[in-house]
Amino acid sequence: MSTMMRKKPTIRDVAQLAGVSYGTVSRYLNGGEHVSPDAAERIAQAISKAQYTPNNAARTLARQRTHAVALIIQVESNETIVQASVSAAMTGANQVLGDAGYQMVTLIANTESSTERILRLVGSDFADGYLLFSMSNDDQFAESFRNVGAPVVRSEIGGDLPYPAVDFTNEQGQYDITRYLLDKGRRRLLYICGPGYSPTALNRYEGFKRAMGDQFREGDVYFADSWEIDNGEMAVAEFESRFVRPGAAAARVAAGADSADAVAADSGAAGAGVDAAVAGVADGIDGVVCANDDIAMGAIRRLTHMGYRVPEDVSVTGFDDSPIALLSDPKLTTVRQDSQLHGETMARLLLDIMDGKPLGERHTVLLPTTIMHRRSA
Amino acid sequence: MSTMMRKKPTIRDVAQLAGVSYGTVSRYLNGGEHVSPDAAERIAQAISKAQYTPNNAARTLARQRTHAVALIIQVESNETIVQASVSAAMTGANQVLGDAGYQMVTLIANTESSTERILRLVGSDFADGYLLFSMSNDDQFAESFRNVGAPVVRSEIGGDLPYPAVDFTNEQGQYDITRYLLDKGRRRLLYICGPGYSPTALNRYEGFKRAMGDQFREGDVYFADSWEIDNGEMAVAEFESRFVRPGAAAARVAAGADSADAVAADSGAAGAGVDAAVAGVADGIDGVVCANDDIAMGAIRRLTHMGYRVPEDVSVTGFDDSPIALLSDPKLTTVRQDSQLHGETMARLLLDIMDGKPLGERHTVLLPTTIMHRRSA
DNA sequence: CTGTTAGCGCATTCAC
DNA sequence: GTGAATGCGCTAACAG
Repeated sequence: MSTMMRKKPTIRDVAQLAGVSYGTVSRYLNGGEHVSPDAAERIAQAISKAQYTPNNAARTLARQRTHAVALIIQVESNETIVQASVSAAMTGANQVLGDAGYQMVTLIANTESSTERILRLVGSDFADGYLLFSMSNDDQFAESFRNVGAPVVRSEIGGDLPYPAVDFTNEQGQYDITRYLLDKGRRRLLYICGPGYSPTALNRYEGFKRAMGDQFREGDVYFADSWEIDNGEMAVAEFESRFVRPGAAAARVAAGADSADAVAADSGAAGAGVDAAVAGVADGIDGVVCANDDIAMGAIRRLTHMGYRVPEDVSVTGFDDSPIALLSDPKLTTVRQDSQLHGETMARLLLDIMDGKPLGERHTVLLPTTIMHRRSA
Repeated sequence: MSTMMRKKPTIRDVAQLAGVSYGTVSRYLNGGEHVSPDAAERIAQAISKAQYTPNNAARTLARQRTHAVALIIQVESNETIVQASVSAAMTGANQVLGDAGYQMVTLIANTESSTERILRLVGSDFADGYLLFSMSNDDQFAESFRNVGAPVVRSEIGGDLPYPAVDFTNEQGQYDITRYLLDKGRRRLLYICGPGYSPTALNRYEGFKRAMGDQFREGDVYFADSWEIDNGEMAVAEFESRFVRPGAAAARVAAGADSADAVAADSGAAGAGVDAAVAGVADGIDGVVCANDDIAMGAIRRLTHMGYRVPEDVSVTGFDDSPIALLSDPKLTTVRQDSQLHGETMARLLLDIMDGKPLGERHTVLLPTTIMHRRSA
């Protein structure tokens, strides 16, 4: 049979078939300049006849460029590898990288061994540039990139590595939505802060504090140890006794800010099933600002279970505008960040650096965030 | 400065520094057999002194093996690139591939150009094996792998490509959960079928039909055109007039199956807010079987909005046991599939094939599914 | 145990 | 325009 396991054809086979030297074939392959139409034609036929495809390794070895960019995702082993935001960023990066002629390949570092393997790979000229998505503040990892020849762009500012990075205005976003709650008449807010290892969590926390100004009470902050939904539930549970009395907040807002104490109707939460557990104090918490959507989702669930109505009794806000923001009931008022743009911007920055465009060290770009007004606040 | 942009050191530089020939260094690098402790020591020092790291391209060129496996995700351009199930599968595959000494790299084909680029790459001995996650039935894509030397394993059976594949017992899973509803006394079920381009959707549909047997009514099937949440809402909306009267189903079940017509209490849905739109017929639909969790989520939402109580009036089931199954209210009774195991199994199968283990053509393995009993049904 | 040598498949000078 | 030669960095087979 002719479909026997014959070896893969090389550029020489093609040359022989076309009756030219393999140097000419190579030229044909790379732009086709300086090759006669006649020869080109014969080479084309030979290529398709031989089913020739150039070998990747040989190419990158010869030209000393991989034409590839690696997107590295670093997560703790137990976490979901690819969150929605990262997925969106990948889409964006893949697009602009592809348009620029680069192949994006993504690598996952979620265990010690995989991390080690990837680090070794990075040292071996695996790609022409690197996009680093490390969700944690594990600078050891990023640190390992210091002596890599190829440029690196990070997805998060913070830590004190000198890499260019693209991130969102986390501080400002959290500030904005907190102010929004305050302006709407909410008086006392619980802040559920993201995990301490995350620079992002810290930035958002700063935004909250700034918005609260004098009214900031450290006691009204819950420090979560992950970004996951349970933290929202746990936080609300822990602060259970400190929430406003159901109905009080709504009435307060309706009646104007200062008459809060006077009004304390216990009605309103009728069908929803307020049980005995709900005590509530008149000057209690009437708003929960969460460091991300998942946590907010958990907070809403718990509040609802406890008999509070969201947002009538207690407002809740998220952060990220992830897909689940639309899944909660009521839908989440949250801070939107365009993750696809995040990926695009990172890729563009990386391309610029690879092209040798000058930029100061510690170059960072901050992408804007906007409030998505929905039902929960 | 010594940190000037000097060229990357090669194996020869190391050899020179260690005072040995570079053949010896190569041996040291690959296992260290047949190299004296003395030389080894000097080489080790030279390597760390020169900050030497072997070049990837040169290695794969010389050994004619990449030691990499590419996981290719093919999605329509507008879809979320990495769904939760794929993310989990990636985790599994990455683990076993890594343990076997392979680097997993994932490639995304979501546009025509990226697909084309990847196909070209695949033809260039980019990896030693391929894991193909194509959510659609686009066999053209898979077809392109026919003449690839390296082995391929697909994530989905169906189509008529001769590739080994790993999938779940979709048919049986849908059968099981449908029977479960029937056995619980539900009389008339609406089936919301996944998009027609998906073999998985078809398999599940078959399971539903088999479970229904004589009771199957083609008119009680809604054909969604994507896997997304809106389809659940749309389906329920379209069948609005054909649902059971609120309260009827619960009473029916409680009173025993055959007295259904006699009982038709209109109560029960009190606080939930049954509005005028809810007519309901006594022998109406009292269960909704959905082809996936997202759709089920939409169905529940719509039903709730229409004033039905889930599961008292209408039961709803999902499929996949994705993370959002826990986010719905009530939590979703669904069919669980272990996506991480999916990835692991695919990777193991691929490794076996790469190792030359014999297996018949069209080799496929089906992973089990189990029912997750939660609140919605 | 170690040095030498011949490729791996291709890009890229050079002469012609 | 085209062919021949050299090298990319490394592995592997071979003598010694």
